[in-house]
Amino acid sequence: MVTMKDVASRAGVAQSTVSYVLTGSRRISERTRLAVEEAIAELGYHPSVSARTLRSARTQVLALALPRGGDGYRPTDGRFAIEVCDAARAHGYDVLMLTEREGVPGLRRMAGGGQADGAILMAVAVDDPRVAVLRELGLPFALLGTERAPGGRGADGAEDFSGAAPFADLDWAAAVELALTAAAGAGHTGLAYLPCAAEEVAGRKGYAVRGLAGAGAAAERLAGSTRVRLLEPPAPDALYEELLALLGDPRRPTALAVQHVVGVPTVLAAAEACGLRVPEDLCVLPIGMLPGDTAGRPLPRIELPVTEMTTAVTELVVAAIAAHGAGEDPGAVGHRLIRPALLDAQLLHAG
Amino acid sequence: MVTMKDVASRAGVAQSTVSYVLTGSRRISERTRLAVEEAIAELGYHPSVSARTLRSARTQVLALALPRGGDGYRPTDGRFAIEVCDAARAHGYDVLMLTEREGVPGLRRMAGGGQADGAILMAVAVDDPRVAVLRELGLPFALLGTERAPGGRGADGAEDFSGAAPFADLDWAAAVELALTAAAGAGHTGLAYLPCAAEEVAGRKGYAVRGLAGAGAAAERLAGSTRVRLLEPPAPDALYEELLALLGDPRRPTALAVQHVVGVPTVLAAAEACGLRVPEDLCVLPIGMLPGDTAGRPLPRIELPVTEMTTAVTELVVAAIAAHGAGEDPGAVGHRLIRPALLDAQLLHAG
DNA sequence: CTGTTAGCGCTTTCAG
DNA sequence: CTGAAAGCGCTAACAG
Repeated sequence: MVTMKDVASRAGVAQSTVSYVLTGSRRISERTRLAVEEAIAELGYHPSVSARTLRSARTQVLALALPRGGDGYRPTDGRFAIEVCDAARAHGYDVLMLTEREGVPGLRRMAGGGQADGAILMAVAVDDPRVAVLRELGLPFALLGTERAPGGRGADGAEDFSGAAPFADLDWAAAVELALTAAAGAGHTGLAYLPCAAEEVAGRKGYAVRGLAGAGAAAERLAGSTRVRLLEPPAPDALYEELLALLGDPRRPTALAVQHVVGVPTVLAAAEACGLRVPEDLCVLPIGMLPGDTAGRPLPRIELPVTEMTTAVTELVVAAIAAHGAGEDPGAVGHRLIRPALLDAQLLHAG
Repeated sequence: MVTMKDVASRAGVAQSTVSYVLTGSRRISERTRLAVEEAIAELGYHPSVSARTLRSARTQVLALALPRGGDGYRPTDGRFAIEVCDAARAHGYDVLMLTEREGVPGLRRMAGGGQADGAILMAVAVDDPRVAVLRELGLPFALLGTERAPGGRGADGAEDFSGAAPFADLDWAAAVELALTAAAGAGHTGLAYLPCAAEEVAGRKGYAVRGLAGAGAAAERLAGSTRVRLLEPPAPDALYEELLALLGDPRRPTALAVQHVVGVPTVLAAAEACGLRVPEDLCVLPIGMLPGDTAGRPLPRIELPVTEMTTAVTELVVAAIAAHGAGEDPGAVGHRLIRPALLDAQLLHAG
C-alpha cells in the first residue's frame, strides 16, 4: 500500500505537507503543491479512509435504513436506495445499507462503531421507535416520510410540523385529496379510493395513514355533490375478489383513485374481467407510482417524486450533520413536504 | 466516546485483554471474561470500526456496484441490492453502495481507500471493462451475471466457464429455451419471443445476450414442428405499436415468451386492445419476473431467483476474499449457474 | 493465563 | 510558508 510517507519522500517534502495539500487546510506554495500532486499521480496514491476517519472522527458515510427484503418488498424501496446514493455522492458521502431485518440493533451498531456520520430512515411509521433511538444515540438523521400522525391544517392549508424530526415526503394527504377532487371536477360522480395494503395501514406507515386522512377530508369536502367510497385497506389475497365485487356492480364507480400502487395491475385485470375498458368505462388514477412505471398504458396519475424526495432528505441529513458538528440542534433543520402534481390530467375526462 | 481503555480500567485489566476478549484470539479465564463483558455492557462500549480497520486492514464491508439511477432503472436492481445486503450481513459484512454513475473511478476510490474487502458487480455486460479493473486493483469480487459471451454447450448441456470471473446467474439461455419448448410441448404451434429492451441488448448485458442465444437454440431445435418468431429487441416507445401489429395479425402467435419483463403490462394492454383474452386467446409467459410480481393475474412464468443469486454471489465474494487473504487466486472460486424453473406450468395449456 | 508495547496512516498542534 | 511530533483506538507480536 502506498502511503503519505511514500508520497512525501518522493516529493521531497514532509509527510504533513502532503496532508495539507490534500485537505487544503493550509496555504501551500504552488511549487510544493505541484510536486506533491505529481508524486501522488505517479505513485497512484489513495488516502486511507480508515486512518482519516480514525483521526478526524468523520466517516463521510450515511447509513440508510431500508425496509427488509422478503415478502414485504416494494419496488419503490430499491429505487429510493439508488437515488439516495446518487444524492449522497453529490455531497461527498457514501451510503451504507442497513436492512430493517437488523432493526434498532443495526442502528446502534452503526452509531456506536462510528461507521456513519448520519442516517436516513425509510418507510417511516407514525411514532416510529427508531426516531427515539437515533435521538438517544446522538446520530444526526432525516426521514423519508414523517413520524407524526396527520394533524389538522391551518388557514394556509399547511400542517404544523414544529418539533417533528427532519423529514422529506410527498404530501400524501394533499395528493389523495387532489386526485379525488380533480376526478370530481372532471365530471365523475361515482368515486372510489383504494388505500394502501392492510399491512401498511396496520404498520402505521406515514404514507398509508396520511393518504387515508386525505381521502376522508376529500369525502367530506365533496359530500353533497359526489359520493366517495372509501374502500378497506386490502389484504393481498383478497384484493382481486374485492375489486370484482366493486366493479361488477352496476352502481360501480367511474373513477378509482389507487394509492395501493402495487395493486394497479390487479385493478386493470379486474376491470378487464368485468368487461370494462380503461379509461373509457373506468378511470384508474394511481397515486404514488414510480416515474417511468406506466402500467402498460397512459393513465392520469400522481407520481412519487423520488428525486425531489431523495435530494431533499440528503440535504437535510447533511445539514443536521453540520449542525451537530457546530454544537447546534441537528433536529432543527426543518423538513420538506412536497406538493403533489397531477400528470396527464386530460385523461381524467369522464366517459 | 467510550474506548477499550475505559473498559479495561473499569474491569481492572489491561487494554489488550479487552481486545482479546472481543476478538477471541486468545484463551481468557472465565472470571476475566465476565468482568470485561460486564464493563462493556455497563459502559455501552462499541468497538471503533475505523481503528479496527486501520489496524487489521479488514473492513468487513462489501462494495456493491449498482446500475445507475434515472431512466435506465429496473425494479429488479433495487431488489437485488436489498437481498445482497441481507446475505452479506449473514456473513458479517456490511454493504456500501456504489452507483454506476461513478463507474470505474468509483471502484478505484473504494479499493484505493481500502473501504471494502470485496466487490459485487450488478448488471454485468459481456466483456465488462470493470472486470479488468477489479483484477488490476487486486480487489476480490464476484458478479451478478457473467461477462462471458455465450458459448456452445457440451454433451452434458453445460457451458464451459473455466477462466471466467466468479459469478452467479440464472441460466438465461436455458430459461428461454425451457419457456419456448414447454410452450410448444403444451400444444402451441405459433410461438414468439420478446427479448430484452434494445438498450440492454446494445449494452451487451449478459442476461439479454444469453436470452437471445437460448431463443435461437430453441428455434432451431423446434424447427419443423413449430415456428418461433424472434422479435426485435424493442425500443421503449415502439413496443406498444409493435405488439399491436404482432397481435392484431390473424396469423398471430398463441404464446408469447417475454424476457422484457418491464414490458409485460404493455403486452397485456396490447392484447386487451386487440380483443384477446389472456390466457384463453394468448398465453403470456414472462421470463425473469421478480417473485411476487404478479402482473395482476396468474401467469405461467420463470421467476428471477433473486435469493438464490444473491446468496450465491455473496458466498463467492466471501470465498474470494478468503482466498485473497490466504495468498491464493481469488478468481478461482468457481461460479453458480442456476437452473430455471417453470412455475404454474398448467397455465400454459393451449386454447 | 495476562500485561506491555509497537505501530496501522492520517490530521493537527506546536515550533520554526 | 514548511517540518516535527503527538496521538486517534485498536490488534498482535513479544514478554513474562
